[in-house]
Amino acid sequence: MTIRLADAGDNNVLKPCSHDYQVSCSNCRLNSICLPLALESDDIEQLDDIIQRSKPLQKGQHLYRESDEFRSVYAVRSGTLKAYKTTDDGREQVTGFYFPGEILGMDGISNNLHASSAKALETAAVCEIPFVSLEKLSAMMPTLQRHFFQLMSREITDDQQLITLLSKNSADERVASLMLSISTRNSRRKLSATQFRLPMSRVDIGNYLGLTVETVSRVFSRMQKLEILRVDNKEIKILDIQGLQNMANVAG
Amino acid sequence: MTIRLADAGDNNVLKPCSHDYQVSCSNCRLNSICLPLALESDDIEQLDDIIQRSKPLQKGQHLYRESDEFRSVYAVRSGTLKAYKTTDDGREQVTGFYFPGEILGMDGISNNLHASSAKALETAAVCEIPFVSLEKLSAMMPTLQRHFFQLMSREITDDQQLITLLSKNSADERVASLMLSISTRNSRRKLSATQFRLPMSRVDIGNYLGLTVETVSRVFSRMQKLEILRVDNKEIKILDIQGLQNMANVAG
DNA sequence: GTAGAATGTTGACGCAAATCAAGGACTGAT
DNA sequence: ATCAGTCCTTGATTTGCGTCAACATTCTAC
Repeated sequence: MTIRLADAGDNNVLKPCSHDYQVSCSNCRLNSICLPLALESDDIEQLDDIIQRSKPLQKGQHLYRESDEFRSVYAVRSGTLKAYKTTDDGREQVTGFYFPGEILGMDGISNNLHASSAKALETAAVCEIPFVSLEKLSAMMPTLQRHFFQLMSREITDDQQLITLLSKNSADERVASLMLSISTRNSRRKLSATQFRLPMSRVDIGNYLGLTVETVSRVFSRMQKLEILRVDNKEIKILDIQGLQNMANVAG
Repeated sequence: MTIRLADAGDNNVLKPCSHDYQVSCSNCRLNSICLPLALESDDIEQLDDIIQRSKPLQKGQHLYRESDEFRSVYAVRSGTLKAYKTTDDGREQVTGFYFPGEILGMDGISNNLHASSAKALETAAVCEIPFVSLEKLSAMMPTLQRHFFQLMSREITDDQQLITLLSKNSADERVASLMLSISTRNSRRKLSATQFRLPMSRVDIGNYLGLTVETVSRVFSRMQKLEILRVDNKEIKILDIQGLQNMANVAG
């Protein structure tokens, strides 16, 4: 029996584990930005009942793969994941990075097959939300239904932002926008908006932004020279947020 | 009182009109590809009751504009619309073209504001589906709820396709892919897959594919020279579908 | 620790598509 | 029929980013 190192223990069916990884949505510190948002405590308990928690994914492990059967959507509890598609000629298009409190997997609903793969960029824990249960619960709880529609719509508007970025913006603007996006999402989670560790590699950033590694690296160097940010490998410190916004070409 | 020519009669609130523009979903020839898909005839009638039909939009007229209040999603009955966002520096990113049977407006759900504008590329008729009614009906009709989730998910996967196209493919590949997409969607509506009139301008194509008008025009010339298609202004005839697929770099 | 691999940086060069420019072909109004 | 305005095409030139190459740094395993 051989063990694939990068995927050791890789398994799409997450087995509930006797060990409790997290008690419940009610006392999850992410509940104000995650799916339970806007639910009454009774309703949260019902949602809680259908959610399956399981043992964390190791770095490099897949949560699901493109064309796997779709059964659940997932909320990130800790760590970071990337979603990506492999093109016909074998290149990788990263379609999104998912931080704690964010939901992924919704692209699988349309065909009952996952349209992309999801891989942990570092040790990560997720809450699995079986879709059929979510459907039933949604039909009974209008706020949950509404909220889930909104989450899907949000995924659409995020994708449209990325489309615009790829279509209209320079390498500098793309990287600057991503740094601002990560900064904003960090502060939503009460983390520092100016200092953080990038969970993804330069290659991943390039594959997300439609750039080569070399270009990403050059942009970071340029930003460092302009004293917009300090880059120490994956450690980022934003020195001049206004300058970063100017570089991203957004109204600041 | 002044009348803006391009937008004469432009009005977001579509008034139901005494004149019947279409009888019902039940006998709409698009019902096999539109929202009623997979509904029982009783259910179709209920859906039918909430749908508002109104007088057609003239070419250039807006169905809704970015940051308008979101109230409804829309099904295209006839004609074609484009959805687009205007970037901070005033350029236009076309996020999608919508043909008969296709649904648009779902990007407005997340914030209760339309995230993009929608404009008729030619005279077009739409069915307006008030979102609150759709929500209520969805809670009662599992198949409708499922179908609407699937439609939103489909929008996500379509956007991800476009992201990949913009990020990884050459001008030739992008234009070829769009031609194939239009061809496929035509045949879903029982129209010719090899001969059609483009409803959008070269500028729109460029703004969708992240290219300039000049580049789009040059690609068409190249395709014509290679006898992959005949181009006569907006009239397209695909001469060599295999060649077009090769050019698009897709498994044919 | 140390070796090897993986990841990141920097430079030189080439190319696909943008930009600039000019002219032709439709379209619609009068 | 004519004119103005928009849309489309083609050519010449420029440029931002990709490619290729070499090297530096950081991880990982033992």
